[in-house]
Amino acid sequence: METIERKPRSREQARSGIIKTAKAIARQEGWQAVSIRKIADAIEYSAPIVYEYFDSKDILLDEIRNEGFRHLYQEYERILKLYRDPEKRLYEISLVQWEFARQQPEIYQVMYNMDGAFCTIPVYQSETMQEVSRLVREAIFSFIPKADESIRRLHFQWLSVSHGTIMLAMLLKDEQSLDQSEQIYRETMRRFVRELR
Amino acid sequence: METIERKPRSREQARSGIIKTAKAIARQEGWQAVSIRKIADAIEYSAPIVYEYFDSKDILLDEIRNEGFRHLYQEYERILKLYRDPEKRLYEISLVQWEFARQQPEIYQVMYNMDGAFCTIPVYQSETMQEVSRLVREAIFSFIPKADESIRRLHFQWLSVSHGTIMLAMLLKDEQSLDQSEQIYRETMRRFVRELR
DNA sequence: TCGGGTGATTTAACACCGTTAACTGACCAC
DNA sequence: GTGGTCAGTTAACGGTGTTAAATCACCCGA
Repeated sequence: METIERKPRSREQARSGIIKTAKAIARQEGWQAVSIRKIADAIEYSAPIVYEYFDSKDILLDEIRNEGFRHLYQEYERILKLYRDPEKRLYEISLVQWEFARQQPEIYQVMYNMDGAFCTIPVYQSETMQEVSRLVREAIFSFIPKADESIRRLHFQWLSVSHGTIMLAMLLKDEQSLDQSEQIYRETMRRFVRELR
Repeated sequence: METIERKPRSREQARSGIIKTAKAIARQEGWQAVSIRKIADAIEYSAPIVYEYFDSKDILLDEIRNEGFRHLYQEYERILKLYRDPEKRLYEISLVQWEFARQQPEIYQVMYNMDGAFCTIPVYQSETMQEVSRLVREAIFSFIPKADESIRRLHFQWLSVSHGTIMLAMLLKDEQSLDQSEQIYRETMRRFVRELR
């Protein structure tokens, strides 16, 4: 009878083991090197077992992507609780995104289909991404209470600048050190939030 | 004896045919669908023939990428000849980049490894990309004659904002129409160049 | 104890991929 | 005719995502 209780748990362990392994391979060898068979080898199973937990590689990538957005959501929420000043809020949220991209680049890559990571499921269909967007829009609204359309535009601009800088920093990291890029990023985002006033 | 003259020409034709076919497939089915065999079928040759012209798929992609940067270079040069006002120059250059991304998305995608396009050759090692960067930096310098390091930073910022917005517009094009995004892009770039004063 | 069923896991296969080696066949010079 | 060169082919290798079929251990009723 204990099997009934142990099975679901070990099933959850296997599932998270697959995700963990995929991320580990991606971190070390890049997303292009991540294959179902390689994951299966690492968790000491045969390839079809992976399909017991994820219907396709695409769905596995989507899951990791959503994990990333959930993480971002929690961090953003933390910031919003911590600070009341809207300018400070938006700036700190920006810094969180930088830190996240820097510390877990493989997740950030799959979130935005960068660096060989490619998930065919459209990112904007992700519920978690929508929720993150909503949170940031609220933060902007508490700054400048304008109509929805204006907030949408500002959010689009914020994400363009933030993600654009992060993406370019990752692309050129061998030419321009990440510390240098971070300096520019902080300056850029500081200016962005300042100009919202 | 005419073979000596015809061969190189038809060779050049075959070469450009491969590039043309690769772009056509990418445009219709996405870069993920571009395979050597599919290209070979389209030009009615067998797969190994492609390797007579390109040592690897990576090098083929790199070639298309460089073609894109050369095109951008010529367009930028045209703008620089056309206008003398530095602010106008930089703004028009930005618009050219938007137009290019919009009209030849498959080339833009491979230039920045977006949307399933993946070329392992680092983009910053491309001579043509460096030249485009140099040109834009000159345009910025003619605007604000500062030290090299400052110009580098400004160029990095310009590319972050410009490419960041373009990339996000392409990513969300089913959610937010490209016309809407273009409006925001123009406004963003206009503000960027204005703030350089 | 036997047989049957069940569920987890594996092997085998399919159709594709990039890439390379070996082969074919046509032409041209001697 | 024979040898050589060159364009182009087929065949193969090891890899990919994915699925169907086979295996194998286990438990349960007869």
